[in-house]
Amino acid sequence: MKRKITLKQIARELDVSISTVSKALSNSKEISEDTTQKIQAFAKLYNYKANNIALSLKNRKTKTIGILIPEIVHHFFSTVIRGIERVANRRGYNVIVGLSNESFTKEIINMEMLANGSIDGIILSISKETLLKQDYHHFNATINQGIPIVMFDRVVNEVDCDKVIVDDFNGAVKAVKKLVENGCKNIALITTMDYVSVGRLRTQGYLEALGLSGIEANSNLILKIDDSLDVENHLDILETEITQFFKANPNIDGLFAVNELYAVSAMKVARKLGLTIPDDMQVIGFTDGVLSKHATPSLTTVSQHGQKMGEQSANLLIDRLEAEDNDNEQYFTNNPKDHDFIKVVIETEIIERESTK
Amino acid sequence: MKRKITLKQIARELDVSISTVSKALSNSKEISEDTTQKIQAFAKLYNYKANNIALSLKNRKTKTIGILIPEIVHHFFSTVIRGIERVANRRGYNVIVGLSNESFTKEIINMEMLANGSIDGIILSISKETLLKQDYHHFNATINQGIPIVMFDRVVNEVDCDKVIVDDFNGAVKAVKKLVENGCKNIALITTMDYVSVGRLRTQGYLEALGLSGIEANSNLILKIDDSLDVENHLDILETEITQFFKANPNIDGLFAVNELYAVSAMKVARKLGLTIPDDMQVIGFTDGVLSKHATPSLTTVSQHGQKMGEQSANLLIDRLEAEDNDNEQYFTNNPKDHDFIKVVIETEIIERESTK
DNA sequence: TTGTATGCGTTATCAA
DNA sequence: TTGATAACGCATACAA
Repeated sequence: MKRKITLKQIARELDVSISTVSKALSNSKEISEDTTQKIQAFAKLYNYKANNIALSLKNRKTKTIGILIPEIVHHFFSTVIRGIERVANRRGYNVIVGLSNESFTKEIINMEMLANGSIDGIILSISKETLLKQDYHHFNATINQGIPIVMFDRVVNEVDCDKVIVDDFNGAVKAVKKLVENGCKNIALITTMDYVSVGRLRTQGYLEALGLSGIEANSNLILKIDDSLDVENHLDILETEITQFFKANPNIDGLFAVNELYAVSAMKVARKLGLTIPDDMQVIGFTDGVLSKHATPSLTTVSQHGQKMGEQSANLLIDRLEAEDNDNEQYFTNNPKDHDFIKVVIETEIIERESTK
Repeated sequence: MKRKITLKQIARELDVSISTVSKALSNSKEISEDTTQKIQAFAKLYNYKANNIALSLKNRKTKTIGILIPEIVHHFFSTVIRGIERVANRRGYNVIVGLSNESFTKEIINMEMLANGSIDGIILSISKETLLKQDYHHFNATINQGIPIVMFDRVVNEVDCDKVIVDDFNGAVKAVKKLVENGCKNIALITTMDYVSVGRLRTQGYLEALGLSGIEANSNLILKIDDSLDVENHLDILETEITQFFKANPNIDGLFAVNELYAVSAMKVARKLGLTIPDDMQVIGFTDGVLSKHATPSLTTVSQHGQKMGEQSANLLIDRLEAEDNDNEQYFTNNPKDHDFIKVVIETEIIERESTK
């Protein structure tokens, strides 16, 4: 087994100094053509590559960005990762992944792990428990350490950083408006508890659209699911709740759900209750994942553009990272730029499928 | 903004030497209780944490493991990552992710990136293009550099390393046997091209089960999908092929598909052709993902246990990593242990749902 | 044109 | 009980 070769070994082997080797390999014109050739040939032969760790230590930057998300077995989040990874790699960065598993504590531990020199910046989406606790000190702490953060999807006003979100409010408005246009009179909503910002915004959009259409909101037609406790039989509970909801409100002829799982589950329940979709009830979900595409009937959704969110987040972060490189001093004192945080809003669009007319 | 504090700064502040600080923080009893107290208090106040990069350089180990997979927007792979991440974190490791996007070149580039000091070991699943080319030199190169590799799911005999696979062959046998027991006479197979080992093994299992049941295999009942070219309208092509396949073989009453997408698509096509599942045709897929659970009817599958594969892979890798720590010398000469590679086979099981009787 | 010295942040060895 | 020094691998300012 041949360990990776280092500058030192090349230097010894070729009987030159380490710095000569270093310069030759970076094509410095300080070094004569002869030695450069010799050194480069040797390096190539032994497949020399500079050690990343040493470079990181020297340059005080790792060229890797951390991702911290609540869950990876989730189409939306993996889509975002893919987007981040694409632009990160293109721009010469690596990607390191931490999972909070929706837990406040694990989010903090992971942040500290990452912030301890492993990464130059972080892209994250806040865990549910953190949202519930409303304790964001760990984010501010890392930012204060000089590690820029970009938040996506589940963001929060209390933290000053770049953000990438989807237009949850208007996405919901569009969806509900569409249901109204399609002739629905009693439009129900299945949503999450309010502490998840995206759920709250989508709920507001639902109410707004009803208002605009001159329909009075009816709180009976709103079902709030509490999925904070991640129990085994979550799915059964979900279906039971929806069943009761539908039975209590047999007049529902349109449904907007804030995610695709709720929408697909609702369709399943509706079918079991003998309803035909979209004839008896039209359904629109949020987030365009595999489920939407392959459900029966396939689901009309408000697309969330996860990959695009990832790409934007990565670009935002790397832009800021490389901006620091240039105007170092200014940037870190009390330059106004410090507070010019960008909020990118990605437009949603409705992808029509079979669950609406 | 306060940059992370270092040993040097603490030392200067407290007017002691760097090594005193270092020792005090690691509770060395060389240092007097007084100074230890003082130093630890100060460190805590400023939230001192040792810099990972410096530690990595010093210890020649990064305590992070690399994952290299073909695709992340894929339920199976994200499940595996979750498994890896769980045990990695528990055992004090971080996880860094690279995506090959099924490309040979990108796989190599990523391997080199990772192998350049960023990680202590790699867990990977081979890209399709690599499988097709049968060029595995990059894997062997990394192993020769002293970086252990664990392969999962898409593995290959030509590389000497630990492997974690699912019992593809027997899983397929079980599935097809079940169809036979359920009374199917003309059992079709939808599979991938043979160069993907898991596809080949599952195909062999299909043939084996037919043989055992005294049914003669009929090549007309086998549909091989070529998904090597990752085109936009892949789904349409898939459905078209399946439609032709079903029309050409109206006698099919049982179907085994080597992944859930094929199975679900087949069910959709079957329904369009007026067939009822499971009455007219029973279907079993491989891999237990979201689609299987939420399809209509829900799909009976052979479970692939992605998370368990991830956990096993991580344990295997970390075990080897920490074994190196101990018997360093022996391990790297020509110790027989060097060649004692482990192949973990995870048993499959059939999860019965509505697509079979 | 080449080499020496220094520093990035740590720990370990050895000297005081 | 404490501190100086070297080393991990690299890049670079400066000296020769």
